[in-house]
Amino acid sequence: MSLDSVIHPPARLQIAALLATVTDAEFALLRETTGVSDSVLSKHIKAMEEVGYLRIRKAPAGGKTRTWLALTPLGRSAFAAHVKALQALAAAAAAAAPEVAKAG
Amino acid sequence: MSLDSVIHPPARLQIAALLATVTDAEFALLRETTGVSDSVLSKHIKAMEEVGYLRIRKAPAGGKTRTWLALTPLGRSAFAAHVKALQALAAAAAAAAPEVAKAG
DNA sequence: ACGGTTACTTTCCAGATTGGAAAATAGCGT
DNA sequence: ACGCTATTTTCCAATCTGGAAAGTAACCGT
Repeated sequence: MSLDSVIHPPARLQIAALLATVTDAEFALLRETTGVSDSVLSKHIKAMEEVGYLRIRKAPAGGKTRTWLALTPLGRSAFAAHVKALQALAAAAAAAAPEVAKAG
Repeated sequence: MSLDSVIHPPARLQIAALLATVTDAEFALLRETTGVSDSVLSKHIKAMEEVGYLRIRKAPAGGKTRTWLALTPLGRSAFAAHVKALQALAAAAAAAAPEVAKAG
């Protein structure tokens, strides 16, 4: 098992999951989705950017400069690997206790 | 989404996943599986016991008193719910980016 | 019964995280 | 240049995780 500590924290998991579904998303959308403050979101995306998992791009939108976030290919595979590791854990549990898979 | 903070930390996730596959397990097995020190494992299981997720039982084995850990029904459902929440995240991502489901 | 040993448990402590508030900065329209 | 909006950084408190080491408990051999 290899859970990725950069992705594992709940807020990061939500960020990665959301970004995995789109090409990119606005800072505000992520902030609302994760429910964290702007300063906290800023720090999370910075942390993910520093390891090369996401790209922070500034682009004008509605007259204002908005920040767009997108997972990098590396970020996508890291998230994929993380999910795979989580599924492996869940699968083992499900194999032995079927009700776990259905959520008891 | 409702990730359970008592279960989410990597070590706890491993503990829960392992215990979900059996009726109970020995302290030593869990310590080896998780790779943490005895003091740390002791603290994790205590934390999980305090919220009612697992039961700590002492019983003689091989002449020595060993500690056996088992998930309670509550612990099993909490783990199940947690896994379900994680799968929901992964599923959303997989729906939009198929390669994520296969692990890129 | 006493001492050593095994098996945890608790205490002590350091370091890393996470989070929010507030101050600082950046880009734009006016 | 000024004000407003959108982040970003700084400051700080709280919580967490982890290991080492001391403490406790039960059992074996003598």
